[in-house]
Amino acid sequence: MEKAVALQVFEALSSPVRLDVFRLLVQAGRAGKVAGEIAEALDVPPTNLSFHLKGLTQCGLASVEQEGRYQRYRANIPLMLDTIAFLTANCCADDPDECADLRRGTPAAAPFLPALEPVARARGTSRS
Amino acid sequence: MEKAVALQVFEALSSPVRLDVFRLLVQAGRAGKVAGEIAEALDVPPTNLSFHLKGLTQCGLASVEQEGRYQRYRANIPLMLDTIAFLTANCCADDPDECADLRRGTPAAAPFLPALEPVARARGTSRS
DNA sequence: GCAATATTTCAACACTCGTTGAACTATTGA
DNA sequence: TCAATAGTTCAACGAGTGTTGAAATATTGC
Repeated sequence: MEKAVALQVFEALSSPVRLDVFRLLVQAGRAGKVAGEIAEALDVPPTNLSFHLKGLTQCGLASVEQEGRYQRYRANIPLMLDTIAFLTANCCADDPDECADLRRGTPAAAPFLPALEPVARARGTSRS
Repeated sequence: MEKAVALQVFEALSSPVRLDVFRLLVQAGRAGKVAGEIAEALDVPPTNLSFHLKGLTQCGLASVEQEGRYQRYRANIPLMLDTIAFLTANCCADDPDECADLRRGTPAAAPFLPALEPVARARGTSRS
Protein backbone atom coordinates (compact mmCIF):
# COMPACT_ATOMS: atom_id res chain seq x y z
CA MET A 1 0.00 0.00 0.00
CA GLU A 2 1.12 3.49 -0.74
CA LYS A 3 1.64 5.91 2.05
CA ALA A 4 -0.61 8.47 0.36
CA VAL A 5 -3.55 6.08 0.54
CA ALA A 6 -2.96 5.31 4.20
CA LEU A 7 -2.83 9.03 4.89
CA GLN A 8 -6.14 9.59 3.17
CA VAL A 9 -7.68 6.75 5.14
CA PHE A 10 -6.50 8.14 8.46
CA GLU A 11 -7.57 11.61 7.52
CA ALA A 12 -10.99 10.28 6.63
CA LEU A 13 -11.28 8.53 9.99
CA SER A 14 -10.18 11.60 11.94
CA SER A 15 -13.55 13.32 11.69
CA PRO A 16 -16.24 12.48 14.25
CA VAL A 17 -18.93 12.24 11.61
CA ARG A 18 -16.89 10.13 9.21
CA LEU A 19 -15.72 7.81 11.96
CA ASP A 20 -19.31 7.24 13.03
CA VAL A 21 -20.40 6.68 9.46
CA PHE A 22 -17.62 4.25 8.72
CA ARG A 23 -18.19 2.23 11.86
CA LEU A 24 -21.87 2.12 11.09
CA LEU A 25 -21.08 0.79 7.62
CA VAL A 26 -18.61 -1.72 9.03
CA GLN A 27 -21.34 -3.00 11.30
CA ALA A 28 -23.84 -3.05 8.48
CA GLY A 29 -21.61 -5.37 6.48
CA ARG A 30 -22.53 -6.35 2.95
CA ALA A 31 -25.99 -4.89 3.28
CA GLY A 32 -24.63 -1.39 3.63
CA LYS A 33 -26.90 1.55 4.23
CA VAL A 34 -28.51 4.22 2.09
CA ALA A 35 -27.68 7.83 2.85
CA GLY A 36 -31.01 8.50 4.47
CA GLU A 37 -30.61 5.62 6.89
CA ILE A 38 -27.20 6.90 7.87
CA ALA A 39 -28.49 10.42 8.33
CA GLU A 40 -31.27 9.18 10.55
CA ALA A 41 -29.10 6.80 12.55
CA LEU A 42 -26.48 9.43 13.28
CA ASP A 43 -28.65 12.54 13.23
CA VAL A 44 -26.51 14.39 10.71
CA PRO A 45 -27.99 16.96 8.30
CA PRO A 46 -28.08 15.70 4.69
CA THR A 47 -25.76 18.42 3.45
CA ASN A 48 -23.15 17.62 6.00
CA LEU A 49 -23.49 13.88 5.60
CA SER A 50 -23.05 14.15 1.87
CA PHE A 51 -19.86 16.10 2.42
CA HIS A 52 -18.44 13.37 4.64
CA LEU A 53 -19.64 10.48 2.51
CA LYS A 54 -17.77 12.06 -0.35
CA GLY A 55 -14.63 12.03 1.77
CA LEU A 56 -15.08 8.38 2.62
CA THR A 57 -15.67 7.33 -0.97
CA GLN A 58 -12.87 9.43 -2.40
CA CYS A 59 -10.29 7.69 -0.25
CA GLY A 60 -11.83 4.31 -1.06
CA LEU A 61 -13.05 3.57 2.44
CA ALA A 62 -16.64 3.40 1.24
CA SER A 63 -18.33 2.51 -2.02
CA VAL A 64 -21.55 3.85 -3.47
CA GLU A 65 -24.17 2.13 -5.55
CA GLN A 66 -27.23 3.79 -6.91
CA GLU A 67 -30.55 2.16 -6.11
CA GLY A 68 -33.25 4.11 -7.77
CA ARG A 69 -33.27 7.43 -6.05
CA TYR A 70 -31.23 6.11 -3.15
CA GLN A 71 -27.48 5.87 -2.76
CA ARG A 72 -26.31 2.77 -0.95
CA TYR A 73 -22.98 3.00 0.83
CA ARG A 74 -20.78 0.11 1.96
CA ALA A 75 -17.55 -0.05 3.93
CA ASN A 76 -14.40 -1.20 2.17
CA ILE A 77 -13.10 -3.51 4.85
CA PRO A 78 -10.17 -4.92 2.84
CA LEU A 79 -8.81 -1.41 2.49
CA MET A 80 -9.15 -0.94 6.21
CA LEU A 81 -7.19 -4.15 6.82
CA ASP A 82 -4.54 -3.15 4.30
CA THR A 83 -4.11 0.13 6.10
CA ILE A 84 -3.69 -1.63 9.41
CA ALA A 85 -1.07 -3.88 7.85
CA PHE A 86 0.74 -0.84 6.51
CA LEU A 87 0.74 0.72 9.94
CA THR A 88 2.21 -2.31 11.63
CA ALA A 89 4.74 -3.25 8.96
CA ASN A 90 8.10 -4.48 10.22
CA CYS A 91 7.08 -3.81 13.74
CA CYS A 92 9.20 -4.36 16.83
CA ALA A 93 12.45 -4.44 14.92
CA ASP A 94 11.29 -7.80 13.51
CA ASP A 95 11.61 -9.37 16.93
CA PRO A 96 8.73 -11.83 17.51
CA ASP A 97 9.29 -11.86 21.27
CA GLU A 98 8.65 -8.16 21.47
CA CYS A 99 5.46 -8.49 19.50
CA ALA A 100 4.28 -11.32 21.69
CA ASP A 101 4.90 -9.26 24.80
CA LEU A 102 3.03 -6.29 23.44
CA ARG A 103 0.05 -8.31 22.36
CA ARG A 104 -0.11 -10.06 25.70
CA GLY A 105 -0.47 -6.74 27.45
CA THR A 106 -3.44 -5.78 25.33
CA PRO A 107 -6.76 -7.53 25.57
CA ALA A 108 -8.53 -6.73 22.32
CA ALA A 109 -11.44 -5.11 24.08
CA ALA A 110 -9.70 -3.02 26.71
CA PRO A 111 -12.12 -0.55 28.29
CA PHE A 112 -9.50 1.95 29.37
CA LEU A 113 -6.87 3.66 27.33
CA PRO A 114 -3.27 2.96 28.32
CA ALA A 115 -2.57 6.51 27.27
CA LEU A 116 0.77 7.39 28.78
CA GLU A 117 1.92 3.99 30.05
CA PRO A 118 3.09 2.23 26.94
CA VAL A 119 6.04 0.26 25.76
CA ALA A 120 8.39 2.22 27.98
CA ARG A 121 7.44 -0.09 30.80
CA ALA A 122 9.05 -3.01 29.08
CA ARG A 123 12.48 -1.48 29.20
CA GLY A 124 14.64 -1.60 32.27
CA THR A 125 12.20 -1.99 35.16
CA SER A 126 10.26 -5.17 34.69
CA ARG A 127 12.38 -7.04 32.22
CA SER A 128 15.89 -8.37 32.14
CA MET B 1 -12.15 2.55 24.12
CA GLU B 2 -13.74 5.92 23.94
CA LYS B 3 -14.54 7.41 20.59
CA ALA B 4 -12.68 10.60 21.49
CA VAL B 5 -9.45 8.67 21.91
CA ALA B 6 -9.84 6.85 18.62
CA LEU B 7 -10.46 10.18 16.94
CA GLN B 8 -7.28 11.63 18.38
CA VAL B 9 -5.34 8.59 17.22
CA PHE B 10 -6.63 8.85 13.66
CA GLU B 11 -6.07 12.57 13.61
CA ALA B 12 -2.51 11.99 14.76
CA LEU B 13 -1.93 9.46 12.01
CA SER B 14 -3.38 11.70 9.31
CA SER B 15 -0.28 13.87 9.03
CA PRO B 16 2.56 12.72 6.75
CA VAL B 17 5.20 13.58 9.31
CA ARG B 18 3.41 11.95 12.23
CA LEU B 19 2.61 8.84 10.23
CA ASP B 20 6.26 8.48 9.29
CA VAL B 21 7.35 9.05 12.87
CA PHE B 22 4.90 6.56 14.29
CA ARG B 23 5.80 3.87 11.79
CA LEU B 24 9.45 4.46 12.51
CA LEU B 25 8.77 4.03 16.21
CA VAL B 26 6.69 0.92 15.60
CA GLN B 27 9.61 -0.55 13.69
CA ALA B 28 12.06 0.50 16.37
CA GLY B 29 10.12 -1.48 18.95
CA ARG B 30 11.12 -1.35 22.59
CA ALA B 31 14.36 0.45 21.81
CA GLY B 32 12.52 3.51 20.57
CA LYS B 33 14.38 6.47 19.17
CA VAL B 34 15.54 9.81 20.48
CA ALA B 35 14.25 12.93 18.79
CA GLY B 36 17.52 13.60 17.00
CA GLU B 37 17.55 10.13 15.46
CA ILE B 38 14.01 10.61 14.22
CA ALA B 39 14.84 14.03 12.81
CA GLU B 40 17.79 12.63 10.95
CA ALA B 41 16.02 9.52 9.71
CA LEU B 42 13.08 11.47 8.32
CA ASP B 43 14.82 14.74 7.49
CA VAL B 44 12.41 16.88 9.46
CA PRO B 45 13.49 20.18 11.07
CA PRO B 46 13.68 19.93 14.88
CA THR B 47 11.02 22.57 15.41
CA ASN B 48 8.56 20.80 13.20
CA LEU B 49 9.38 17.38 14.58
CA SER B 50 8.82 18.59 18.11
CA PHE B 51 5.42 19.86 17.08
CA HIS B 52 4.42 16.48 15.71
CA LEU B 53 5.95 14.47 18.53
CA LYS B 54 3.82 16.49 20.88
CA GLY B 55 0.77 15.48 18.91
CA LEU B 56 1.72 11.82 19.07
CA THR B 57 2.35 11.87 22.79
CA GLN B 58 -0.73 13.90 23.64
CA CYS B 59 -3.00 11.31 22.10
CA GLY B 60 -1.05 8.52 23.78
CA LEU B 61 0.33 7.04 20.59
CA ALA B 62 3.91 7.68 21.71
CA SER B 63 5.62 7.93 25.07
CA VAL B 64 8.61 10.02 26.04
CA GLU B 65 11.36 9.25 28.48
CA GLN B 66 14.14 11.62 29.29
CA GLU B 67 17.66 10.28 28.88
CA GLY B 68 20.02 12.99 29.94
CA ARG B 69 19.64 15.71 27.39
CA TYR B 70 17.86 13.39 24.98
CA GLN B 71 14.20 12.54 24.74
CA ARG B 72 13.50 8.93 23.84
CA TYR B 73 10.22 8.22 22.11
CA ARG B 74 8.45 4.89 21.85
CA ALA B 75 5.32 3.76 20.06
CA ASN B 76 2.32 2.75 22.15
CA ILE B 77 1.39 -0.34 20.26
CA PRO B 78 -1.33 -1.51 22.66
CA LEU B 79 -3.18 1.74 22.04
CA MET B 80 -2.85 1.19 18.33
CA LEU B 81 -4.35 -2.28 18.68
CA ASP B 82 -7.16 -0.99 20.85
CA THR B 83 -7.97 1.57 18.21
CA ILE B 84 -8.08 -1.09 15.53
CA ALA B 85 -10.41 -3.15 17.70
CA PHE B 86 -12.63 -0.12 18.15
CA LEU B 87 -12.77 0.42 14.41
CA THR B 88 -13.75 -3.15 13.64
CA ALA B 89 -16.21 -3.65 16.50
CA ASN B 90 -19.32 -5.64 15.66
CA CYS B 91 -18.40 -5.72 12.03
CA CYS B 92 -20.30 -7.41 9.24
CA ALA B 93 -23.59 -7.42 11.09
CA ASP B 94 -22.10 -10.10 13.33
CA ASP B 95 -22.06 -12.54 10.46
CA PRO B 96 -18.86 -14.64 10.56
CA ASP B 97 -19.21 -15.73 6.96
CA GLU B 98 -19.12 -12.16 5.75
CA CYS B 99 -16.00 -11.47 7.75
CA ALA B 100 -14.28 -14.54 6.41
CA ASP B 101 -15.00 -13.45 2.87
CA LEU B 102 -13.74 -9.96 3.46
CA ARG B 103 -10.57 -11.01 5.19
CA ARG B 104 -9.64 -13.33 2.35
CA GLY B 105 -6.94 -11.74 0.25
CA THR B 106 -5.70 -9.49 3.01
CA PRO B 107 -1.94 -9.37 3.39
CA ALA B 108 -0.82 -11.02 6.59
CA ALA B 109 2.14 -8.76 7.05
CA ALA B 110 2.70 -8.06 10.69
CA PRO B 111 2.54 -10.42 13.64
CA PHE B 112 -0.02 -8.01 15.00
CA LEU B 113 -2.65 -9.02 12.52
CA PRO B 114 -3.83 -12.02 14.54
CA ALA B 115 -5.07 -9.46 17.03
CA LEU B 116 -7.76 -8.75 14.48
CA GLU B 117 -9.32 -12.09 15.18
CA PRO B 118 -12.34 -10.45 16.82
CA VAL B 119 -13.29 -9.26 13.37
CA ALA B 120 -13.90 -12.76 12.17
CA ARG B 121 -15.16 -14.21 15.42
CA ALA B 122 -17.32 -11.46 16.75
CA ARG B 123 -20.03 -14.00 17.47
CA GLY B 124 -18.13 -16.85 19.09
CA THR B 125 -17.81 -18.92 15.95
CA SER B 126 -14.96 -21.39 16.13
CA ARG B 127 -13.05 -21.18 12.89
CA SER B 128 -9.58 -22.76 12.84
C1' DG C 1 30.68 29.10 35.42
C1' DC C 2 30.48 28.70 30.45
C1' DA C 3 29.87 27.08 25.91
C1' DA C 4 27.90 23.45 23.17
C1' DT C 5 24.22 20.27 22.34
C1' DA C 6 19.31 18.63 22.34
C1' DT C 7 14.83 19.81 22.26
C1' DT C 8 10.80 22.67 23.12
C1' DT C 9 8.00 26.93 23.12
C1' DC C 10 6.33 31.00 20.90
C1' DA C 11 4.39 34.08 17.35
C1' DA C 12 2.94 34.59 12.85
C1' DC C 13 1.44 33.21 8.55
C1' DA C 14 -0.88 30.58 4.89
C1' DC C 15 -3.72 26.92 4.22
C1' DT C 16 -7.24 23.43 4.93
C1' DC C 17 -11.46 21.57 7.10
C1' DG C 18 -16.27 21.33 8.91
C1' DT C 19 -20.70 23.28 8.96
C1' DT C 20 -24.79 25.50 7.10
C1' DG C 21 -28.68 27.29 4.05
C1' DA C 22 -29.97 27.79 -0.57
C1' DA C 23 -30.06 26.03 -4.97
C1' DC C 24 -29.67 22.16 -8.05
C1' DT C 25 -30.18 17.25 -10.12
C1' DA C 26 -32.34 12.88 -10.38
C1' DT C 27 -35.87 9.53 -9.51
C1' DT C 28 -40.43 7.99 -8.22
C1' DG C 29 -45.43 7.81 -8.27
C1' DA C 30 -49.79 9.82 -9.58
C1' DT D 1 -46.56 16.58 -16.65
C1' DC D 2 -46.26 17.70 -11.85
C1' DA D 3 -45.17 17.42 -7.07
C1' DA D 4 -42.64 14.93 -3.67
C1' DT D 5 -38.53 12.61 -2.23
C1' DA D 6 -33.35 11.62 -2.01
C1' DG D 7 -29.20 13.34 -2.36
C1' DT D 8 -25.48 16.47 -4.01
C1' DT D 9 -23.20 20.89 -5.12
C1' DC D 10 -22.12 25.60 -4.08
C1' DA D 11 -20.61 29.74 -1.52
C1' DA D 12 -19.31 31.58 2.68
C1' DC D 13 -17.69 31.81 7.21
C1' DG D 14 -15.23 30.50 11.45
C1' DA D 15 -12.08 27.34 13.40
C1' DG D 16 -8.26 24.45 13.31
C1' DT D 17 -3.56 22.72 11.37
C1' DG D 18 1.29 22.73 9.62
C1' DT D 19 5.44 25.21 8.96
C1' DT D 20 9.14 28.28 10.10
C1' DG D 21 12.74 31.30 12.51
C1' DA D 22 13.83 33.19 16.78
C1' DA D 23 14.06 32.63 21.51
C1' DA D 24 13.92 29.81 25.64
C1' DT D 25 14.97 25.64 28.57
C1' DA D 26 17.71 21.82 30.05
C1' DT D 27 21.72 18.93 30.21
C1' DT D 28 26.52 17.75 29.42
C1' DG D 29 31.51 18.34 29.41
C1' DC D 30 35.33 21.38 30.09
